[in-house]
Amino acid sequence: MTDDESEAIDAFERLGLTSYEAKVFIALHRLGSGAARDVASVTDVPRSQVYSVAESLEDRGLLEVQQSSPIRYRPVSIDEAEDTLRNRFERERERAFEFVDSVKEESTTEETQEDIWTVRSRDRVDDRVVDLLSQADEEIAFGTRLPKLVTSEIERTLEDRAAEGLTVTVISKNETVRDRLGALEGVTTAVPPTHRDDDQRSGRIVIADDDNILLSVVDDDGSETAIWSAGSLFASVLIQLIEASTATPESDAASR
Amino acid sequence: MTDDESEAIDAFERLGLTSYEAKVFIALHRLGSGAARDVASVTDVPRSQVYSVAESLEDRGLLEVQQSSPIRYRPVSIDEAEDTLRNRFERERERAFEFVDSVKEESTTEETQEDIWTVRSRDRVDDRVVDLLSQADEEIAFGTRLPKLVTSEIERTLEDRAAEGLTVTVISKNETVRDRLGALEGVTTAVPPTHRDDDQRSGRIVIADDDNILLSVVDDDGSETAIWSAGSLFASVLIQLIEASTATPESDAASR
DNA sequence: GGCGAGTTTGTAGGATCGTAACAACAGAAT
DNA sequence: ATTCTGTTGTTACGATCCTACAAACTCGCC
Repeated sequence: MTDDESEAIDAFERLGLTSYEAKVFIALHRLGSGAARDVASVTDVPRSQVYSVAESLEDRGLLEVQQSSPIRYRPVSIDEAEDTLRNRFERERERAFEFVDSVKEESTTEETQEDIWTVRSRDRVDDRVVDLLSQADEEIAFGTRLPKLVTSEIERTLEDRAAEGLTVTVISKNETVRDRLGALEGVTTAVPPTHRDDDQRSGRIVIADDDNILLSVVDDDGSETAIWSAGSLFASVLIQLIEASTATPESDAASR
Repeated sequence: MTDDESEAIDAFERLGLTSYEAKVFIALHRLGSGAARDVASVTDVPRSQVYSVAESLEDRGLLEVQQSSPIRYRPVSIDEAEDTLRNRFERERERAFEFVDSVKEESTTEETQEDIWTVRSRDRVDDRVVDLLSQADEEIAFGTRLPKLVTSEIERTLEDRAAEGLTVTVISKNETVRDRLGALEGVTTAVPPTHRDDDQRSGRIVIADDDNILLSVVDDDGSETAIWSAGSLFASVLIQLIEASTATPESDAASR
């Protein structure tokens, strides 16, 4: 069995099939169609198991059964199988979240949150960043040294918010970042005071209004961890801290 | 626990979560946020299990962890959770079918198929009907007495094919069906020769060109089973059989 | 009988479920 | 300071369920 095939089987398993089901389905697409013995001969699925496995695949709408002797099986087309699985997924998703939505706590408004939350992994930090940017009412500050931390979705959100009249400032030591985001209508860029040239760590800072903040660090191995707080006193304190620490003598002098 | 909640948990399980994961996720949306003990108090998940379950939910991107004592958990928004699950699904789907596509048997052309296949369940018969209609090159005959067997997708497909210049004929004893499909541009309707007024069985007939056919029957309990054959000699024989049997004395007389 | 097709039953392994014990810690009572 | 008490977080373990896998068994046919 090739690596590709193993990966495909794993993927099918994560889609809810058993490994036998995945193997039989793949085998039938290899063969076009076939009887139980044909399927068993090209897979490590015991022939006696093919019957029940095929039956469950029929229930899922992934193959069709020819009632004859011997029983022959025929997979549905790839497009049809994909549609069937997708429809099933969407149906389950809707049913699951419909209930969650009906019971979710409404009253816990963000402004009563006084906590700092942690988010691990790039993707979810991205999501959280977009979330914070979208929640801002007046002012946004976005900072990162790493161009790869500026996803197209973040870029689009920044552009949208600027278009809505918010004050959007991008701060970066990195020229690529400044050029890319500075090109957006209504976005102003700035270079941070370089009072720590030797700073190894990198990550991002998002400040939305005066009370929402996200800070992340990228680890040596490339993983990203962020802390964030929305509408909390804690956030305000952090923001003031950052603003104070970036108010270096140089920038003070420059501002006079 | 309400029925709705059980169903939602089942749905989450079919989406790949364990029942504990589903319960904790739902509970945290109820609570807004909370510690392990809070979650345990509103579910039947043991407190000692909440920690590991929450960890796996964090890995899935469905909740965030506040590192403090006690550890507090916060679910991501419903929209974000849905997006996360959908992205995961699409990723797996792509990986799975990419491989299937790469190994699928190309040479088995439909016209060498000599078999009759069976399809169970309304939905999949619908799919197969649309499939046959789409494959036709010249001529389509569609017949059913039951209006509910005419889905909007079938209606749309008939309209499209007629627009492409195919000869599309709809045969039905039922006036609703004739009116509805006859209203489509390029679709002609007909009443079948009623030589069997006492016929209890119902279902549908699809004939595409002279060699693709689908026949279905609706059972007493409302379930539908279809046999179909594409590009086979068998199909041609069946089609001739049907055409012969519908050529009643009356219609013969009328045609003279 | 010999053979292949299809059904049925049984077993081993793994993951989840559910319970319980445990150490670490904080606050209250002594 | 010491003890007591309640909570938190970790870990271990048996019960249960499902999948994977194997082996019997029935049936029809040559």
